Amino acid sequence: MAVRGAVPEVIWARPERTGRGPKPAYTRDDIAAAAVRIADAQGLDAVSMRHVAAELGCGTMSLYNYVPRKEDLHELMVDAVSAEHARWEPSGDWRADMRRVAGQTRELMRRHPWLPRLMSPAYGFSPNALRYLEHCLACLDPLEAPYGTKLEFIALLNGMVTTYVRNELDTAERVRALPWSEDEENAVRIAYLGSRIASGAYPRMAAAFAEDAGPIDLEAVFERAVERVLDAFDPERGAR
Amino acid sequence: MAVRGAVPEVIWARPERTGRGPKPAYTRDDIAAAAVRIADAQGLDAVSMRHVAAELGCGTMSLYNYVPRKEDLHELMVDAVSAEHARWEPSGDWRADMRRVAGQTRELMRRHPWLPRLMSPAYGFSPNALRYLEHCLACLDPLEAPYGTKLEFIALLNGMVTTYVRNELDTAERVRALPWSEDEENAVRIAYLGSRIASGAYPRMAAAFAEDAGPIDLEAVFERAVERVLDAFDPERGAR
DNA sequence: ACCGCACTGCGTACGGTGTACGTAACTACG
DNA sequence: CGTAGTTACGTACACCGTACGCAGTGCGGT
Repeated sequence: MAVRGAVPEVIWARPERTGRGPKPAYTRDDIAAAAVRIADAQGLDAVSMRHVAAELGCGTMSLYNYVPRKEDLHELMVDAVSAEHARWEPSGDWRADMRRVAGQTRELMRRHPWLPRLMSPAYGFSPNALRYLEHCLACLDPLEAPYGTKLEFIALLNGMVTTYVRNELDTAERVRALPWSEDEENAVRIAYLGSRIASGAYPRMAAAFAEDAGPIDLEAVFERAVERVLDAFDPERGAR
Repeated sequence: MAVRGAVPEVIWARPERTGRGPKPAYTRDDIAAAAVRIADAQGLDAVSMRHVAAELGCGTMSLYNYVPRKEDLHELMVDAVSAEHARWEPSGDWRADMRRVAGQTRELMRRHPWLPRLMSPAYGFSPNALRYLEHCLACLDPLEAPYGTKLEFIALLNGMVTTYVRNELDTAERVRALPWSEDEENAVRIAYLGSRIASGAYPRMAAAFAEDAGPIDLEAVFERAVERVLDAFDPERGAR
């Protein structure tokens, strides 16, 4: 049966090779790697079917033999970099392990700044996503809670990390397409914000800015946020 | 000075009317409203400069007199719907007030399913965003904490709500562009997930699925998540 | 052994996108 | 009253995702 018909399918359920005809010139991993290479170097917007095909060294439409829609290419990319997630023998201290998971996810996203934008619950079924989830659950074995709660914990922590890193990197990624630099952009926005605050319409924001004018330490902010989320699920949270 | 030169600017700092030449036919609000109308009815992908111009009843390129880049149009849209945020006299119970804020934000995003995808820290300077932030800070007046902590609180809660609603709506928005229905998509993915779990490679996930096979109550999950975040910032969190 | 068919590879084409640029009309200021 | 700065907008370009058609290839069934 030809690929042409529009039928719902998960790309992972689709076999790479069906047996008939000439053998494919590329593997799914080749394609994902090519797309990731482009995204890392030139940003997510540069990941077009044409560019990926050129990077692979084949015609544009040949790509569609491997990837029915561009969306599936994105799914392949997310799964490919998810393979970079390290998995270790749980230490028995779930807080320490989850802290490490969070930090590692953040590092992963900093290596691949396009990742947060591509994160979708629909991609949670990919092989490496499943492995990652199982590993998180293993780390949470010492935590006495039903699996439902653990899953909500993982979702909340992951969501927080994703949101956080996205906010951290969004401007940097966005600015790539802009004709001016990130610093210029920020300077202009800060200046505008200052003028608004000076209007007196936002007394508490003015106080907030007056309170702490020093440069914010993103590292510390991230670690505090992680600790908050861990606290929220710690039965012994009484002991600060 | 003509708009043509690429100069960093915040759209809010740009005056709507400069005085010379023929008076503009539309206001910024007209344009934002038209874009929001299209996004609500046909999804975010339908919001193109051409469509918005047609909705307004003017030529495509005329739009660029009001909005230098499409990105700015998105900023206008986010600000426009942010005006729907209700602001009330803080009750004195910050938990109750923040709960209400979270619920309201969720409702706002359900009315405008494209909103989560457009949320960006760069849009935090718009007039309505500033009003919203000031209101949140007012609600947090009873909480004894430095403004830095309060801002981190608001960011974490907002991020959680955004992530949550996005996960809730992402598939629905995404499926609009797909040639099959959301149910078909889900059925196929669940079936694949089942086959993976049946492989035995993911014992904890298997256990998680065995533990609670009932349909998940999204409402309850959301409320629990909100409560977790509130707990994380509650000095009296010892009293469950 | 050989035919047929499913598959790969790929060029072409279509309808869409954001937006640079040039031109014409208009109005408030010097 | 000129003229400079603005609005309005048609045209054009480069790029996008992808439907379709055709040529070549090699395995499965007979």
